[in-house]
Amino acid sequence: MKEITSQQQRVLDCIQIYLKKTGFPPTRADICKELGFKSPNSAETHLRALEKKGFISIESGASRGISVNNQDNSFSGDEYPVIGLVAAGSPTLAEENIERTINCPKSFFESGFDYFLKVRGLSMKDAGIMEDDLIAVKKTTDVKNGDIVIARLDDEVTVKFFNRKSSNIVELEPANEDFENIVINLESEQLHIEGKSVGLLRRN
Amino acid sequence: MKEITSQQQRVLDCIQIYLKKTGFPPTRADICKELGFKSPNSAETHLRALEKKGFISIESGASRGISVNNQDNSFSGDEYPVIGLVAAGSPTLAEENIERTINCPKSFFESGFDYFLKVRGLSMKDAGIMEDDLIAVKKTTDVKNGDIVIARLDDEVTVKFFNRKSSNIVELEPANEDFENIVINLESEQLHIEGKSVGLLRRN
DNA sequence: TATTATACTGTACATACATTCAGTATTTTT
DNA sequence: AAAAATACTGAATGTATGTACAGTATAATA
Repeated sequence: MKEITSQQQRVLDCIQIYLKKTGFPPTRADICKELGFKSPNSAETHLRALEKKGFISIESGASRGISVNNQDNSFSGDEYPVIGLVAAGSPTLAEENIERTINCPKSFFESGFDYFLKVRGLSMKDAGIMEDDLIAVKKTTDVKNGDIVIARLDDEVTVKFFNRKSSNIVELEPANEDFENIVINLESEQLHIEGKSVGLLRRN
Repeated sequence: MKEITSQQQRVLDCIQIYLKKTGFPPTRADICKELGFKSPNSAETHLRALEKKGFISIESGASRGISVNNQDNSFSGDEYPVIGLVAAGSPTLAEENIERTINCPKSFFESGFDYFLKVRGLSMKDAGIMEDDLIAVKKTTDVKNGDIVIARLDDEVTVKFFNRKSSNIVELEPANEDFENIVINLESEQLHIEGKSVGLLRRN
């Protein structure tokens, strides 16, 4: 598979977005409309280049006869956003924080989940959560002691073990002896539970 | 969603098979050819019936403008076996070792993979690999120093860091100070590399 | 320096395709 | 008993669409 140019990538993306939206591939004219080309031949030449480089196949003569040579023919699940652990705690699902999306079956993590959180730091390393791991997060405030929770304290988002000591005291416990427990008095401090971890994904 | 007739089901199946095979929907003529109809109107009327009943959508005027209204899109990935870390080292992919399968997109782990391996023990805990984690394994013998490999020594299957010391000496290194390096002299001992880790999946 | 790849606009045309109309026949619903 | 749905054949038509040809221009190779 040879190198793809940025314009060819745009065309390839366009095809896949169109496919996802409509269920069938675009025509040359559709691509032009989508990307602002004024001649169907613009799309045509890009398609031929993509074909030559092996990214797509074109069935000669057939209308919309484009198929993407993606070994991944499973546009099966749904797109889940990957969110960075943002220190400046704007709402966690704000668009500007979405790094990319991952296509993943809905039922992949047992209780369902809402997004992936990209881990920063090693504060949970003894729980097997390493830097750049993706935690599958289920949005909920219903958490039990021992759950790994995504919590927001002031404007800081953090991943820790949840431990309610009393009705007013909650401890957020790291899994790394180099880090300290965070003790929160709910009367004087605000604690937002964004959700809890229901799984983990690591890609080498 | 109303009841579907057997002929309409045949047409619906035909559309999905065609889609899977070619990547784009069939024309009326394609359906006729596939199912033995002699008039494109046979396909047309079935399509309109399927549309009316909600099974498909038809984009008016667009060629091949058929999309299947499939809310249950969970079975389009592939089934990957989950294999236990068997001490009695029969061939790793033997059927009796398959605990279950997981439906997962092919390209979920970047370089592709062949099966999931269920981890036993904590010998790789400092690499973030915990008990019962599922390692995505790519079958290959092409491993580099520092790769996490699945190796078979005699009849024992183990997961460790790979480190070739010299042409004859390989070290398998755990990521846990409670465990010892395994030093193998290839002249006197047999080492089988089953594959290497390309990712990890953990489900709480 | 010549050549190939990239990146377009613009026109033109044959055909691939959706779609309508006209029939025939059987079964199901009202 | 009438109306509507199912299940087809067969022919006709307009347009949606792939694709070739003719240009222009820039960047990357050889």
